[in-house]
Amino acid sequence: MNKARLYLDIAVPVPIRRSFQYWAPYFDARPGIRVRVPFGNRELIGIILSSGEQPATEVEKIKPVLEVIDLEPIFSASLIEICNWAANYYLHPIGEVYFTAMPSKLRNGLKVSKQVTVLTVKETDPSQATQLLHRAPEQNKIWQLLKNRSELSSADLKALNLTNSRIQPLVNKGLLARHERTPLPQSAAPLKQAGLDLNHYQQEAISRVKDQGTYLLHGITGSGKTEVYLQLIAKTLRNGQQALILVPEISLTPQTLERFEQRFTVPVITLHSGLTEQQRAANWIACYNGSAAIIIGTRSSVFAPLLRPGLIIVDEEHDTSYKQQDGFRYSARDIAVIRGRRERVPVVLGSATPSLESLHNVNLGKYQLSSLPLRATGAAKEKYQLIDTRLSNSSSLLEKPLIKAIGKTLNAGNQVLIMINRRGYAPVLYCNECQWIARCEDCDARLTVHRRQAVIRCHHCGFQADQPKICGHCQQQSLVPVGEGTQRIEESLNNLFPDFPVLRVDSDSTHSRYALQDLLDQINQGKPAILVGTQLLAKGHHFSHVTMVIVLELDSGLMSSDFRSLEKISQLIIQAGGRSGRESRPGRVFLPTAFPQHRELKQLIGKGYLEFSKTLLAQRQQHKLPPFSFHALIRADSKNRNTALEYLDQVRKTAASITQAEILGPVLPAMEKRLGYYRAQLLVVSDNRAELHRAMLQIIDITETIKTRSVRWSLDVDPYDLY
DNA sequence: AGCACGCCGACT
DNA sequence: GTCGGCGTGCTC
Repeated sequence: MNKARLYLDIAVPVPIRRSFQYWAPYFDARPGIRVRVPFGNRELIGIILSSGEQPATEVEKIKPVLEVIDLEPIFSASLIEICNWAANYYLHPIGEVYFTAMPSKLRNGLKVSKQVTVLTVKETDPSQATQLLHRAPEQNKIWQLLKNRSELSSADLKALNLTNSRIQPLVNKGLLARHERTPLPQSAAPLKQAGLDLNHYQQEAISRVKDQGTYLLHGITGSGKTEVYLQLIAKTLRNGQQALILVPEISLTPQTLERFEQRFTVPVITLHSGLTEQQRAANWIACYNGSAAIIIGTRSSVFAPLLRPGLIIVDEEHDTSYKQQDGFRYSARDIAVIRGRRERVPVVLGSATPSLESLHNVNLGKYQLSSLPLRATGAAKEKYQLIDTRLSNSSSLLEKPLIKAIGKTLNAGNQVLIMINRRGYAPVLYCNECQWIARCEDCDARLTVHRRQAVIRCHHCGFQADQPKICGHCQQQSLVPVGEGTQRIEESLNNLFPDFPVLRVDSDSTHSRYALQDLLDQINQGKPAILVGTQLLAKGHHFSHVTMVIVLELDSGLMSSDFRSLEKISQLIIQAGGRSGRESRPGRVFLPTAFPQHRELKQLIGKGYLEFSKTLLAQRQQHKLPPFSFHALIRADSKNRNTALEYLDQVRKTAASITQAEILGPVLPAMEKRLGYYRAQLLVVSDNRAELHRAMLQIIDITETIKTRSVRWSLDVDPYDLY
């Protein structure tokens, strides 16, 4: 036995639910250090999870570490605990968990340092400087600007709008030099701009937030939630700590960033998929070495490497984009709560329409609730009105009375917002002669007509074809687009109101990088216009010139078999309503529906979201649905019809005898075929978290004993969609 | 996930 | 005769 050997448990980025052992000569092998290791016949970068002197598997199998990449861990002890917790909770391969927690440059071995590079001004004889720069007026200008400063951080340079390429000539001439050093402690005076005056509710919400704990901030739109965040962050900064703010959408980061930079003197960075890999790595490092004080990011930033964590905020905590919908299916909101507990920092979950899960946690005493029931701007609350569509025989989603009201609103100089959760021109291409419908070959779905590009498209797999002129079945010229999507609504509105612009905001019209910002700018000019869009339009942006909102196609949400659909549709209604209204005039929200007597819907618009949510929670309790029970899903897919189903049937039979948890299914999802694969799923339910977890571990064991027969399977703990 | 190994169809 | 199709099995 070689005493000088250290045995390391390493997490490698492969879809295998365990770590692998390697040996290395003695060194300071702390968890969170990256190493390069041989794996099969290739080389991978892995993360040290633990080390010991005894091998945990046959020594002959253990290969040596090839290279130690880091001198010190790139993950703090608490972040390691959180990754380990997440791998266990979501039953996901640990290597993949660690690798979603870092930018790809780091996954590929980019070295990082806790030092920051600063620019120093060298002592120079003025005449010498003049001589060096007399033929470079641009450089001279920069020199005049910098020569009396002692040191400049990259944030200072950014503030002065100076790029590296403009600085480098001065470095080459020996006037400036680059240095490495540890970041300075954070400024004790972080405020650039004083905070706004707070109303009683805001003060109450702020004073409630203590050093630790989870706080649910229920604030109606315009109630000054962001101001509460800002003042909590100010407190965090004064303590010399960092604040992490999660937002649901990339499109929300620029405006949040702007607001924060106006308020604070400290460096603010963002982390999201819209950044280049270079920027992403740089911002991750700024977070890691503590030079960034405020970090704004989307889902995966819940794993940001905070050097001095002080506060975590999850804005719009009900938003479903916090739950990753493929691969490592984690909930960033839930991990944020766990992280706050581990890091001993407060977590603030904010929303105008909190999730039932969070409201339930308030009832259990796990979260503390604060409410901001007033519009801080003084604007009146929006009014909701159900429109009975049974009374009209209009073939269009836009009823006559609504069209009239739209005209009135526009002529009064205001804007109208129309929400419809359906992209494209028409959801169906139908043959009048033989009832044929254009379908996707790879998915169990209809093809959506996009008329401007004259194509039909599958919204599930991206398949696209030219819009056919004749029926694919009876060869007649009898194809008609049926139903209405954003584009068709846009078209009819253009015809109805030729004098007013119709601005369509959906993922098709905002594909290019600045398209969304351009549209938002145009909207905010405030000229009368009609805005047509999908959910995208209900997220975050406030449109102070909108005084009328219409939410179309509620009924498909009301009639859905998904037990969460009422929660989702009500959040959409309230969020859409919140986009409207201004000081002088409340927004009006019109809800066309064939179910104007719908009890919960009436309660929602009459008593408000919080009262309504109590009814929903009571229903969930009665039916033992989440959050009163816990779900986990096993999805399987296969190229052959039925094999996925048969496979899960076998899993269920074996599992049913050894677990206490209830196993439902296997069932076919609403869309049986997707991307060319036939799918099936098994739902595991228990009112006991530990029991559910145990059942899932047993099921994983079972899946490994059953011959795979070309079936792929995956797990989803706390699934949000049962489809 | 990769990558190798392994057993069946159309081609330099 | 081989080049290559993707089914299956393994990775410390």
